[in-house]
Amino acid sequence: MPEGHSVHRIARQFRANFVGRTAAVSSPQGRFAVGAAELDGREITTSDAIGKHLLVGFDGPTLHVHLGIYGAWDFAGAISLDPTILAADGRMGQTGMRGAGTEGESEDSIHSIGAPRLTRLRAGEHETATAVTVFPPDPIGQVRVRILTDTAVADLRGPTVCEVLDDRQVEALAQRLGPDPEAPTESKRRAEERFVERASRSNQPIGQLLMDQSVVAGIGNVYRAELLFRAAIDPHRAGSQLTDDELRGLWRDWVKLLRIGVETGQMLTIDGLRGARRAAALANRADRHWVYKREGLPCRRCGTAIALETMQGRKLYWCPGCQL
DNA sequence: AGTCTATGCTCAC
DNA sequence: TGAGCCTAGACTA
Repeated sequence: MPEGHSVHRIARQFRANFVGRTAAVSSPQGRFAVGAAELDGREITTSDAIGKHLLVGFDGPTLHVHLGIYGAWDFAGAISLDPTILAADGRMGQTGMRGAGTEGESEDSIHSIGAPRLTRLRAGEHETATAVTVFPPDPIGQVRVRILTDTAVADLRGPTVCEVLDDRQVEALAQRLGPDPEAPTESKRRAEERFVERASRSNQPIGQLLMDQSVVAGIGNVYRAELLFRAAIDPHRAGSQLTDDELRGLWRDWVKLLRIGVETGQMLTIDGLRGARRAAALANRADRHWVYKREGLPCRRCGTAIALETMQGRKLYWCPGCQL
């Protein structure tokens, strides 16, 4: 479900509603019973994301979570629905506040009504908020970890990684990850230099390098395809064959798209969509991107059929007409 | 109702 | 290289 932008939003949600509070930590599913016991009863002190990795500090030990392809967090209780945490484009109004006494509110009611008393928020690309009547609500599905405070609860399902790390291990993780412009420790200028340095001395194709989390942390299959199209760069060209300007251009476009993703909660990779086109893009994935999931369809820019191939076991979408 | 697929990574072989 | 994770939306019937 998530590329880097979603994980940063989840880290924000933990900062808003969990940091500074003491948590009861359990593993309703049982698979994380030992780890949960290590964290149980501690105060949550920090919440950060590096790339797609979430790091929640428990006053000593750190919970490390990677959602993989379909992991998800559910938040419930008196949780923040601040517009800087939730999307401000009206999605929430639709599914959202129904049942919370806001029927008939306009789409942007999220700004004016504030949080309902009790809310369940499903994080991810399609964030939805619904009212809950009981706190804490029963876990839904196979909940690996439940983090419960007096007022809020977070449930984790289906992660690829869920483990407790000490400071040394957190440091090792940060070391093996490439730069992330939204990570707290990252100097913006240094991040760009690290990316350019690393990519420019690799003979691997740039389409592969952008997915390599040690080259740049947080890019996934959608952003990879869209960034390369926007830059009109053939995914097969080696990093070492790209000019300095091309690499810096890719990095700066990533910084921009990531910021948009963190603020809106969606991967909007076509700039400047307004009105009906924007609504269509929000409704249909096929209308949202330049090349992602558009194989066989005519390129929006040149009309050439969008190509699909496998690169390192992942689907690569690109335009043979535009990307040279 | 059932089938397919997925924005990702880890581990076994 | 392929299975597992074991969710959930999109799609088919």
